[in-house]
Amino acid sequence: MPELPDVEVIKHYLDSTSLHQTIEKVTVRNPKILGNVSPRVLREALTARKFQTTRRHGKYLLVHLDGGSWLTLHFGMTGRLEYFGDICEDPRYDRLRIDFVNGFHLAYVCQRMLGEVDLAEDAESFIKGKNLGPDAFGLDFTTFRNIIRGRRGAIKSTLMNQRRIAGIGNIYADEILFQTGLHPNTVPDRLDEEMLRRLFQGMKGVLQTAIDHHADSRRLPRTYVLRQRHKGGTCPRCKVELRRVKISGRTAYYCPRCQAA
DNA sequence: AGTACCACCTGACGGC
DNA sequence: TGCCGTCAGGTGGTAC
Repeated sequence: MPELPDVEVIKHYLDSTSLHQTIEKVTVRNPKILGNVSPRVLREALTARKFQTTRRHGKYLLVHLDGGSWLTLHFGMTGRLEYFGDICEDPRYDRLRIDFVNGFHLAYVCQRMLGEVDLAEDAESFIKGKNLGPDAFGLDFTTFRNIIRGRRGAIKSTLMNQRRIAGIGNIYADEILFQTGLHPNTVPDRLDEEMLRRLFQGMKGVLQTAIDHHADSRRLPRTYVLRQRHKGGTCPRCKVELRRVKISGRTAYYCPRCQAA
C-alpha cells in the first residue's frame, strides 16, 4: 500500500503519537524485517532515547533520534504503524514493537514482510545510499522536466522509478496519468512543454489531494480512477470500462477513451 | 537505457 | 471441502 501519500499520513500519525517520549524497550519480533542492523544494535540505539523529528523521502519515513542517528522505515506493500495503550491490542503481523515509558506502544506492522527497518547515521547519506531521486512532492518543474525529458520507455515506468522520482508507486502513477489524460505507455520523449506542465501539475495535484483525504481511497473524489481499480471498473468521466495492461511487471489501469495513446 | 523475469513473503480469491 | 494457480499498491538482482 504505502506510496508517498500513505507514508505522509503515517508520518503525521507518528508525529502526533510518538514524539518526545522516552523509549523503554524495543522488541524485534521478526528480525527478517531488519536491514543491515542487528536486533541488538537496534535495541541499544533506541532504548532510553526519544524520537525528535521525522522526515519523509519518497516512500521512506526517517525518524531522528535524540542520540543523533536515524531510524528508517520502509513499508513494502502491507506495512503500517499502530500506536496503542493496551498490550492486548498488539496487532497481528506486528514485526517490531517499541514500548514507551508512558505505557503506550508503537508497532511496526507488516503482513507480507516486504518492508524494511534500519538504522542510519545520517538522513542525506541514507537517501544517497538508496539511490533515491528527488521526492515527488518537493520537486520543482525544471527538475521534473529534466528527469522526464529524453526518456524512451513508458511514462509510467519513469514515474514509478524511485531512482528518478521518489514516492510514486503503481496506484498513484495510474491516477496521475488518468488525471493528466495520458496513456501509461506514452513515451516521455514526445511530450511537449505544455503536456509536461500538465503532467507535473497532475502529479502535484493527485499527491496533495490524496494526502488531504488521508490516502483513503474511499474518501477520494469521485473523479478519481483509483476507486475503480478492479475488474469491471469504469472510467469516472466517460463510463467506459477500464483496460488493464502490464507495464514493467505491474498492472496498469487506464481509460481507453480519455487517455490517448 | 529499458524491459522481462525471478526472488523475497503472506494471504485472498476463483476455478475445478 | 480441498487443492492449485493467480494476483496483490514494495524493492532488488539478473540476463538480454
